[in-house]
Amino acid sequence: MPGGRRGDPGPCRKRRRRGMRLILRPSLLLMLAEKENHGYELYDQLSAFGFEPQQLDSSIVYRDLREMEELGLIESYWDDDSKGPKRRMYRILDAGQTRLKEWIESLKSIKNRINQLIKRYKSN
Amino acid sequence: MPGGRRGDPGPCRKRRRRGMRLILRPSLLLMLAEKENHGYELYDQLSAFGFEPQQLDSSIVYRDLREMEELGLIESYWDDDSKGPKRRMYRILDAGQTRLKEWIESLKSIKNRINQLIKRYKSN
DNA sequence: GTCCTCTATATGCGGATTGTCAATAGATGG
DNA sequence: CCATCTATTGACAATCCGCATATAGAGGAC
Repeated sequence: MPGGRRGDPGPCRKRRRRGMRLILRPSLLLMLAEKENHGYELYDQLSAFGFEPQQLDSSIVYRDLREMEELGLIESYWDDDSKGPKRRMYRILDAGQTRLKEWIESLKSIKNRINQLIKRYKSN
Repeated sequence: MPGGRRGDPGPCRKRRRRGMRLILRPSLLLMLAEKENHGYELYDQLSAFGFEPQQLDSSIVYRDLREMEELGLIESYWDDDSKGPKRRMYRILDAGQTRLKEWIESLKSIKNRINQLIKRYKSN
């Protein structure tokens, strides 16, 4: 199976989504701000943010986590006590909290711009 | 000067902005729904949608217009009556009106997702 | 035991999209 | 005729995303 998960692989291709990371990264960071976690479960819980597994490959999640680690926003360690394969657990760092705040502010401004656009559209 | 416009060229690099296309294309299409226009002026008027010239290269605008034309959303013709260099005027087509409506709906759902995220962030 | 499935992470490829910058060219003003 | 403003286009590099694939431990079926 591709990077995706359980369920029939089927011939349904994932559509290419533009600018997903705009919401994806803040979502991941927010989840890590709430509690430390590993990639597989974070991927699972992304549905709470409107990401359906069928339209998001898990490899993107793992890659983003590694990238955020390189940026010093989060750090990781191996959890060997858990069952099954080892898990790479992530926890947020101070720099991550700061960045999360910035991203939220940025999203607010995007939201406002979208609102303006919708308003202007409605007024024909 | 690069794709940018008037004002000192200066050594100030444009900052990389992510996911701006998400709003850019609907903005352009909405402006064309209001009145036919050419790229240079559309670029100018993007400030009304929160795009500052310093953070958006005009070449992106031209490229998006060509792309929307290839998709059959808009059409173009040369305006030779105007002063200065010839202008490629764009007008929206029916398919463009339809697509604009879809894009607006899509933006609404993105807005909702952003709202959810912000709400979850606030509740610590 | 052997096979299959589920959990869990990682990496490489290739095409699509994006950002930056340079080139072109007519018009205008000194 | 030289600099500047208007207006558009193309080239190149970097990034992004979907897909395929590799690895590997644990548990159940038989």
